[in-house]
Amino acid sequence: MLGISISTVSRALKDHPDISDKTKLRVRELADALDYEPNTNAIHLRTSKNNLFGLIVPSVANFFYDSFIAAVEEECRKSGYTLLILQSGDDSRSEQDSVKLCRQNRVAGVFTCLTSGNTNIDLYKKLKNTGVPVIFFDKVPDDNEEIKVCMADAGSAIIAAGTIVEKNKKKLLALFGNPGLSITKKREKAFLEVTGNNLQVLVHHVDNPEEAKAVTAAALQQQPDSLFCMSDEILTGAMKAVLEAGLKVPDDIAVITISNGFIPKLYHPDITYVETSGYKLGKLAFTTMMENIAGDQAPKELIVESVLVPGGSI
Amino acid sequence: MLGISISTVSRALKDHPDISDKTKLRVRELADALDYEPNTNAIHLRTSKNNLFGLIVPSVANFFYDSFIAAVEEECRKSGYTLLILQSGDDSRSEQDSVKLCRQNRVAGVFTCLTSGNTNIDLYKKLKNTGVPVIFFDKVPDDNEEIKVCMADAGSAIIAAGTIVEKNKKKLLALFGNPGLSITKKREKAFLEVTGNNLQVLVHHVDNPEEAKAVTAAALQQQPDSLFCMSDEILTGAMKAVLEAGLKVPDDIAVITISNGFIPKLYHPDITYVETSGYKLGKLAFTTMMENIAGDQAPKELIVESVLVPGGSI
DNA sequence: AACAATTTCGCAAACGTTTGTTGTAAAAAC
DNA sequence: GTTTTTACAACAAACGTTTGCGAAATTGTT
Repeated sequence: MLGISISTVSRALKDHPDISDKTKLRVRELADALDYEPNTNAIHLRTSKNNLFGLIVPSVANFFYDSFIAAVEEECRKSGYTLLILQSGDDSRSEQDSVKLCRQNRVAGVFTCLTSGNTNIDLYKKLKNTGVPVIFFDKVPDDNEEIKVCMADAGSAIIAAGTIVEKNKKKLLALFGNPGLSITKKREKAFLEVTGNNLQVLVHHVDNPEEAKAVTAAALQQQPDSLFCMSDEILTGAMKAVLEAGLKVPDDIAVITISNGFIPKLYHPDITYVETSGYKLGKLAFTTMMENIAGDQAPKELIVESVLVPGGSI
Repeated sequence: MLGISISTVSRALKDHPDISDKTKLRVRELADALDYEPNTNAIHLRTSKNNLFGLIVPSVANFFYDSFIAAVEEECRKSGYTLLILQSGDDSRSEQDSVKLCRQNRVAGVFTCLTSGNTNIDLYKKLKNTGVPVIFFDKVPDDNEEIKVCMADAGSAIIAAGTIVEKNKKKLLALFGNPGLSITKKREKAFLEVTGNNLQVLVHHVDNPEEAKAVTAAALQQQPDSLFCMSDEILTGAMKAVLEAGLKVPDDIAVITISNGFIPKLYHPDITYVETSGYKLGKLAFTTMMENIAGDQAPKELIVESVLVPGGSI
């Protein structure tokens, strides 16, 4: 339309010094008038650089992950990246599909949280081998060749256990998540080291709120004086059982959990929790990704420290 | 590597009848061995068809939107579409950026929820004019040339009010959200029409859970026999006050709310709620999108009807 | 054995960009 | 007046696919 070549237009649009101001102006005006937007597909194809990150998460509808996602998305926007958010539905098949989608879209990097039972990270290793950095978050593999950002799994468990010991509790019902996950192992190990011989601990593993509720209901028969939950998900199930049993918190049973903070504040009294912030973790994950892209590809495990947020439940 | 041309490989991979079974097999085996994944950028560029939808939402960290997103993402996956999820942060500048991103990525369609103050939908109209369908959800424009999917705002209020009247309650504390929002107006108007002269209603407007708690605590002095909350956010605050006051639900006070369903089930007994399902709305939005793409581009406003989900709180 | 029909595949253009190289004026230097 | 520089812009190749068309190889028909 302007009687000039495509390459001149391209350069004009990106303020290349070869192009005269007069031409640049004409080009910009017409581009505006036509509502021109560059085709990112073509750009990525041509430059083989994709400012797109993939994020794989069990579900966006989750109190922890949604804040993680919000944080990452925010940072991506600031840095000119786009985020492809994929749900694995906590199903390893979908997780694989998601990884495939990431590869098909030639993402510049992947944030991923393993599905519950999954210990097979070959797909991710392949990604890494093709030069695509993978940042594992929250549910990370045991493998120590990877880059991982986590909440202070051991640390938060230690704080929680310490609090229970300090309060001189004698019989604790402790609910952990899927025993296959490293997060579970770490929390459990650290937790039990602190409780040690100080008190009797009834350990159970549960996979979802329903199971947590059922297990708790059964375990309450043994009249524990305290309850620890490894996550919000577990807490909601366990509390349901506690409330149904008509127990008073903290007099009949003390409660402490590890949480993002939203759920514990819904109850009365507020449940005391060790804070694990999805938002903070998201920020950390992003900066780690950027460092990786900038060249630092050493395997590492970064930890967001936890703090105890006292409620009235213990 | 196989001594055959690129076009033959392309055809073999998609089971084109021109290609012999023998060749297809060889191609597939090598593709597998090499972990070949087609480059979607190239495909979209070549075919000028993009199986990508954009979704613009104030925040993914939200009880309602997260389930909406989950639903849409799920359906997209089933239909071979990919979802680009963008957060507007309830800021119209970010909203515009998000629309731009959608255009740059040549999305096949956009789902959007307007930011709070926004009444300017020119950008969306432009999108529509370039053949990209736009489905508005939840916070939709007044404009009636658009395609909109919404919850039954009035309908859910009517059901809640009807339930309270039916239970023969006499003094109701009713908490609504920001009176400036159209959703609040619609719900309040419909609600009060149903309650009418049947009972005394103490109406309050609150903007956040803290305010809901404070207002409820004060209003409990007047000993209402029932409590209605317009949203989960309000419910969490109000329930806090109820629990702190040591009231028994439903004996001391009956409770009913409008909700997505997650929060009400945390309490004991379960809070009775009128369901406004982000999940259902997401499914509806998706099918509407697909219909639109299939050719039906008539403006319309679709409503997801609400249903009463009985808990034990009234 | 000659021809037609069929099967199988390669060639080349195109999608919308970017970018190294080359071309051509006009301006500057000699 | 000739050469050199400068400023601007065009050419062409490339990214990884898809696909219409044509060509070669194979098979079938008389």
